[in-house]
Amino acid sequence: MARPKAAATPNRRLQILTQAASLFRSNGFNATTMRQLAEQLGIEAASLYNHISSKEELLREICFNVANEFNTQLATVQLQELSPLQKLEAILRFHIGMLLSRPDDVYVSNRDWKHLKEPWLTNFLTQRRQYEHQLADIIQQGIDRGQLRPLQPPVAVLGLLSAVRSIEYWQRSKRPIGGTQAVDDLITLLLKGVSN
Amino acid sequence: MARPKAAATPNRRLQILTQAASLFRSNGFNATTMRQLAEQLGIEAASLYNHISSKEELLREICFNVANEFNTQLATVQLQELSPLQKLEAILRFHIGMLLSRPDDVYVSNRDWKHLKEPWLTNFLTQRRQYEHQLADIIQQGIDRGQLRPLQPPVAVLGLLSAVRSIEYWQRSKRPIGGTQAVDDLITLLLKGVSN
DNA sequence: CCTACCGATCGGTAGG
DNA sequence: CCTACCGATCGGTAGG
Repeated sequence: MARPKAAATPNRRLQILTQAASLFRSNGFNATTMRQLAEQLGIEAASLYNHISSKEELLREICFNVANEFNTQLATVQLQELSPLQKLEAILRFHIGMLLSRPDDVYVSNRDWKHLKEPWLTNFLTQRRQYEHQLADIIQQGIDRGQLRPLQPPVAVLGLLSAVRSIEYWQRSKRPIGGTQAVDDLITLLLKGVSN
Repeated sequence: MARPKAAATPNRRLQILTQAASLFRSNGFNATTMRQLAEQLGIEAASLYNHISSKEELLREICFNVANEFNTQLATVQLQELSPLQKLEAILRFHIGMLLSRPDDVYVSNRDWKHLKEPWLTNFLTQRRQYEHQLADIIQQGIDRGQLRPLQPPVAVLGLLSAVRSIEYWQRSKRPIGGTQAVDDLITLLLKGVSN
C-alpha cells in the first residue's frame, strides 16, 4: 500500500515552485522544460499538472511573490521617521538581503517577467513603475534638503537598483565575494555616490 | 528577369545580424524564431541558411563583436598615461557610449551569452573574466595611491559595470531619460562613489 | 531565394 | 501520480 516516493506532502506545490525558480534562473524561462522540472522532483511531466495549471503560473507566482515583498518593505520604510538618505539605505539593504537570501526568486523576477501573459504583465510593470517612482520621490526630497547631490532622480534610481543586482555575480569567481564587508562596500559606493 | 525583392546586396548578412540582435533583445534568444527573423527581412526561413549556418552563429557573432570592441578600447586606455580614476572614467564613458549607440548588440551580449555553445561559451567567459580583472587592477592601483576609497575591487567592478547597464531602462518611461546631463549624472554617481 | 518537408521537442490533456 | 498521446512549433535540410 505504501507509495515509496512522491508522498502527498502538502507543500509539494512549494517544492515545485522552488525547483522551478532554480531552473528558470540557470536556464531561463523558455529554455526550461516541464520535463526537466519533473525530473528534478522525481515525477513525470504530466504529474506536475495536478499541482499547477501551467508553466506560466509558476513564473507568475515567483514574480508576484517577490514584488509583494518589496512593496511591503517599502511601505514600512515610508511610515518610519527617517531622513531620505536613511530610507535609501534601508531600501538598498533590503534589496541586498533579498538577493542573498532568495537569489533564484529575485533573479527570475528581474529577468523573466517579460514572459508573463496579460493581464499580469501590465500589472507587474505598473507595480514596478510605482515602486521606482516612490524611490525617485525619496531622492528628490533628499536633494531638496541638500542631503543628496542634485542628480536626476530617475537616473539615480535605476543606477542604484542596477548596481545592487551585481550581487548576482558575487558567486562567480573562484574565491566568491561575500560577507558583511562586501555588502558594506557596495552600500558605501552607492550612498557616497548620491550623498552631498 | 528583375527580382522584385531580395536584391543580392553584399551586406545581406549584416542585415540579418542587425535584425537578429533586435529580435534577440526584445524577445530573448530562445524565444526568437528563425521564422520571425526571416519575416522581418521579407524572406522565408529556409533562405536564411544561404547566409548563415545556424541560429547560434548569429548570437556568437553578436557576442564576440561586442567583446572585441570592449577589449580593444581597454587596451588603448591602458597604454595612455592616465590616473586610475581617469582610466575608470574613460572606460565607463565608453560603456555608456556603446549602450547608447548599439543597444541591441550590447544588451544581447550581456544577457544571452549563456546560450553560446562550447567552445565559444568558455572563450567568452574567459575574455570577460580577464576584462574584469584588469578593471579590478586599475581600482587597486587607485586605492594604493589614495585616490580611491578602500573598497574590495571586485565588488566595485561589478557594481560599476552593473550600474552602467541601467541605461538599458532609460528609454522606458514616458519622457525618456537621456542627454548629456543624464550621462554626466550617472558618471558622477559612480565616480564620487569610488573616489576618496 | 523558394517549396516541401523532417525529426525532435515542447506544453498540455485524457483517462485512469 | 502514471501511461499514452496530441497538436503545434521549432531549427534545419534537400533539391531545385
